[in-house]
Amino acid sequence: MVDCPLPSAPHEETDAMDYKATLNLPRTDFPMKGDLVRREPEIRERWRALGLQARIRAARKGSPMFVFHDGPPYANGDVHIGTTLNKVLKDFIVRYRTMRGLDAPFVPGWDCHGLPIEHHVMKEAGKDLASLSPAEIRDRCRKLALHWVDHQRRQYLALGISGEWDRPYLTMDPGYEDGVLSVFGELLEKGYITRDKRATTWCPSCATALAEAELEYRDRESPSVYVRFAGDGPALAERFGLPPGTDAGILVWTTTPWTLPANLAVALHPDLDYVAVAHDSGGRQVRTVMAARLVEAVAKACGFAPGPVSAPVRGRDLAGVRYRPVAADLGLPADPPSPSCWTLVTADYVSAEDGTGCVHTAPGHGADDFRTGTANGLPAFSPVDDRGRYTAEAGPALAGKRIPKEANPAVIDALRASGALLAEAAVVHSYAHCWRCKGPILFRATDQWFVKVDHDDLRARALREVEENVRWIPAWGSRRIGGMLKDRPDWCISRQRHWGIPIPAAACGGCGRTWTSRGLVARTRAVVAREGADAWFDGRPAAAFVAGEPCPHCGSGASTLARDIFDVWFESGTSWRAVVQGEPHGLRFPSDAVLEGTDQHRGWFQLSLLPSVAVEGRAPWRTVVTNGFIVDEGGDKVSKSKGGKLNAEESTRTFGADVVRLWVASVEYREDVPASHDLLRGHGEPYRRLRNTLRWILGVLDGFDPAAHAVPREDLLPLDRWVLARLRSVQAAATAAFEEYEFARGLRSIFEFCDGDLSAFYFDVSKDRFYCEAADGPARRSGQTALLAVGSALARLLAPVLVHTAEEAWAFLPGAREESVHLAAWPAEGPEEGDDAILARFAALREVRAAAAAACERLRGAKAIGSNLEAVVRLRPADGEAAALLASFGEGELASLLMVSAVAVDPPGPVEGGGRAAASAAPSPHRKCGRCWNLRETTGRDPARPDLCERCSRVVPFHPA
RNA sequence: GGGCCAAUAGCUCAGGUGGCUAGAGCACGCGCCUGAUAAGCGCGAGGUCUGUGGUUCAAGUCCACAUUGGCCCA
Repeated sequence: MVDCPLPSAPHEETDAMDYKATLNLPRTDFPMKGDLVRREPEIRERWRALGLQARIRAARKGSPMFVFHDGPPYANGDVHIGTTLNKVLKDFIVRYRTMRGLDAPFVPGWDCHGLPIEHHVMKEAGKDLASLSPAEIRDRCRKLALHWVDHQRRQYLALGISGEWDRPYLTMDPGYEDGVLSVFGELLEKGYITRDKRATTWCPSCATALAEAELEYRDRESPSVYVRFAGDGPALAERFGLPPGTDAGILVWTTTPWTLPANLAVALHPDLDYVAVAHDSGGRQVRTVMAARLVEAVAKACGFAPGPVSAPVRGRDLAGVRYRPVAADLGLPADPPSPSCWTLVTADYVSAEDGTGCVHTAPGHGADDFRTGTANGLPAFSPVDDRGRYTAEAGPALAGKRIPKEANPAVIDALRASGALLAEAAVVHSYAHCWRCKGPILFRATDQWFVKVDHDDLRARALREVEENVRWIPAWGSRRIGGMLKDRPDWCISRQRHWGIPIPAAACGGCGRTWTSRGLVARTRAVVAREGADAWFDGRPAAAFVAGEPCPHCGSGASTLARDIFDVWFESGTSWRAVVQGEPHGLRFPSDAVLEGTDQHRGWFQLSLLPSVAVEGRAPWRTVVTNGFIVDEGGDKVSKSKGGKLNAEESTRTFGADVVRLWVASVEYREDVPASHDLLRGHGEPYRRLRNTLRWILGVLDGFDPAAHAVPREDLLPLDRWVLARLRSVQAAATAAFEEYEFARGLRSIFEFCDGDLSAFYFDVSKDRFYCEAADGPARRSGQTALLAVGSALARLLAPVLVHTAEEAWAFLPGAREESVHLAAWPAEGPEEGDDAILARFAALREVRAAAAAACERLRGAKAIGSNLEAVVRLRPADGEAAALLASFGEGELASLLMVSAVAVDPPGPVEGGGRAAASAAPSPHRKCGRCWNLRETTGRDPARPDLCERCSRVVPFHPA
C-alpha cells in the first residue's frame, strides 16, 4: 500500500469555528461523570436537611395506605449482597407505591434476640462467663445488637433505602416484646399452647432445643451397626413356622448406636415381606429376621453365608411379637421404661431401600420414632442430659459418657462383647447440625412448650388462607408453603437460653411442674410493656409476676419463674401484631405485601401465618413476594469463603448505590440471582447510558422557560408528537410491570426507550434543529416542549431505581416542580387516542431509515463517504402504502429524518428481499454548509453568505451570537 | 431420598394462550463522527433455545424422562 497525499477537502471549513458560536449547543451543569461515590452522600445529606422522609409522609397523609411490612433481618454482621437485593427490591415497591400517591410507610426492623448474639457474647466473656448473671449477659447482648443495628442502618441508608430509619422496630423493644406476649396469651386462651415431653432437635453444645430453621444438613461420618435382638420367648420363631426352640432374632441397622439404650420398639413396614434367615453366629446356628428383598445385601454386609430361608411373613402379621432389648447387654436397669415396650410394631415410613427393613425405634431420640412411640403407647425415653451425656437412667456403665464421641464406642464394644453386634462399618451420611456452633445435633425428649398446629383446625385454616386469600409471587410459592404446612409437626416455641423474651411460665415449688395461666401472662405483659423483658431476669422476686397464684396442678403457692425463652421465630412470627397492628407505627393490618427470600416459606412466612390465622383468623398479608438466592456467575451456590466478600458497603463504595440498584432492577429476582464483582461493574455501562440520556435532555433544555416558551400541544411537530406517544406507551408498560413487581421488565422498557428511541433516533435526528435552528424558533421550542415532558417523566420513572441520579437530574429541569423527585407523582398516563397511528407511522419510517442506513453503510465501506450526511439516498417504495407514507413526510423532511444530504423518492416498484422500500445511496453533489454541516442544494444560494445553506443564512443574522 | 423451582448468544435478560430466517443491552470485532466527546451513531460476528423421547400440519413454547443447578426438607 502506497501512501498518497489526501485530496484537499472539497468544502472549505475555514469559518467553522466562527459559526460554532452561533449554535445552540447543549449546556448543563449536570455532569457527565456520575462520580457517585462522592456525590451520593451529598444528595442524601440534602434529603436529611430537607426532612424528605417526613415530607413524603406528610404529603401522603390521609391517602389510601399501602402497607409494606419488613421482615426483620438478624442484627449481626454486614449487609450482604443477598440482603442488599432484598432490601433494594423492597425499596422499589415502597417508592413506586408512594409515587402512585399512596401512603406507603416503610418501617424497617431487626431481629435482635437469639443465639448468634448470645453465642458471641458468651464467647467473648470466656472465663468470666460463670460469674455473669443472666441480666448482665442480656445487657451485653443488647449492646451488641444495637451496635449491629446502627452498623447495618448506615449501610442500608448508603444504599438509598427509604424508610422510617429514625424509628425502626427492634424485637427487643418493650413494645415489641409485649406484642409477642399478647399473641402468646391469646394462643393460650384459645387452647393452642401445650407443654409436653417430645423428641426435639437439641444442640448439646449450645444446650438448647433448636428450631427446624436452625438446622443445617451436612455430611458426617458415623459408625453404622447391624444389631440383632433376640426373640423373647417362642413367639417370633412360631410366626415363621420354626420349631419353638429355635434361636430366632430380629436384625436392625442404625447409624446412631448411642440411641440403642433407649430402644423401645422395632418398626416393620406393614406390607413388606419378612423372612427368617438361617446363618452361623459365633458358632451357633440361628435364625434372623429381615426384609426378604434385603437378605443378600445384609448377608454380605454382615459377612455370613445365608442358609435356609423361611417362608415370607407380612410385617403386619409380626406386630406385637416381643423381643429382648440390648439394654441388659449395656448394663441398663432391668425394669422396662414401659410395660408395652420391646415389641414389633408397624410404621409406614419403613423402607426396604437400605438397612434390614427392621427399624430400631427410640421414641425419645427421633421424630418418626416419637410418632411411632405415641401410636403404640410408648414413652419418650431419653436418658440424655442437656449437655449430651448419658444420665443415670442409662445405667452405671454408660452414665456420664458423652454423645456421640464416647457413647458410640461404648455401646458398640458392649454389643460386640455380648454377641449382638453382627457388623459395623463407617458410613458418610447427611446429618443435621446446629446452625450456630456447627456441631451435630441429637434428638432428645424434653419438656417443651408447643403451639398445637391441629388445634381448632389451624392447619387446614392456614392452608385455606394460603390457597385462597394470599397472592404468591411467583405463584408456585403457594404450593411450596402449602406442602410444608401439610406435614409440619407441632411448633416447639421454647428455648433454654438467656437472650430472648421469657415465656411467662412458673415452676412449681411443690410438684415441680411448670405452668402458665392467663393471669401470669397478663401480669408479665404489664411489667414487660413498661420495663422490657429484662425485668424477668433481673432477680426480682417471682411474686412480681406470679403474685401468689397457686400452681394449677397441686395448688402450691410457691412457684418460681421458669427460665425458658421464646423461639426467635415466634418473635419475628408475631411482627404482624407487634409492628403492623402496633400503635406507634400507624400501619394497617393485614399488610399489603411482604418480600423475603424463598427460604422464608418455611421460616418467617409460615411462622407468621400460623399465629395470625390462629388469633386473627386470617393471613397477616395479602401478597407475598419472594426473591431467589444469590449464586455465583456459574449458577452455583455462593461459598461463604468466596462470596462473602460481596457486601453492601464495599459495592456502594466501589460502584455507587445507583449502579448497585440498577443491577438489582435488571435481574430476574424471583429465580436465583447470579452476582459477582464483575456483574455489578457491568452495570456501570447502562448506568452511564441512562445518565447521558438525561444529561443531553438537560443540556438541550438550556435557556428553556416552559412558562414563556412552551408550545401548545396541537402545534407540536410530528416527531415531537411521536416521542410523546412513545413516552406514554413506555409509561404504560413500566407502570404495568411495576404494578406486578416486575421491575426488570419495567426498567427494560425504560432503558430501551432511552437507548433505541431517544439516543439512536430522536436525539440524533433532532440535533440539527436544536443546535442550528433559531433559539426561539418554533421547531426548537416544539422539541424543547417535548423534551421537558420526556425528561420530567424519565426522572420520575427512574426515581425508584436510580434514587440519587433521578434527584440530581430533577434539580436541573427548568420550570417549577416539587422540591424532590421523590415527592413527585409517578407518570402513569397511558396511550391517548391517535397514538397508535403515530407510532405505526414512525415505526414504518424507521424501517425505511434502516434500509437507507444500510445503503449508506455500503457506500462508506467503499470509502465513498464518511458520514451519512454526505450521501444522497434514492428510495423506491414497495407499494402504494409505502409511497403514501414517504409522500406524507416529503423529500425534504425525509432527508432530515434519515440524516442524509437529500432524498429522492421513485415510483413504487419491487423491493428485493421484501421490506417497505429499497434504498440506494450515492455521494452527494451538494456543498456542505459551513455551519450546520448538512450538504444541501441551497448552500451558497445567499450571495452574502456563500458558505451557508439557506436555513443557516436565515438564522445567523438574527442569532445573538 | 422427598417437595418446589430453574435452564434461550461469553454475561444480564425478551420471547401472552405453540405458527415466518429466535430478539435486546453489555462485552467483543470493524467503521463513522469529533458541535452529548473519558460521549454519540452505524455495521458485524456470536445461539444444535441443557439432552432424549413424545403430542402436533407446526414446539424455545405443551407432555414424559434424564442431566445440571438452587431453595426447603429427610
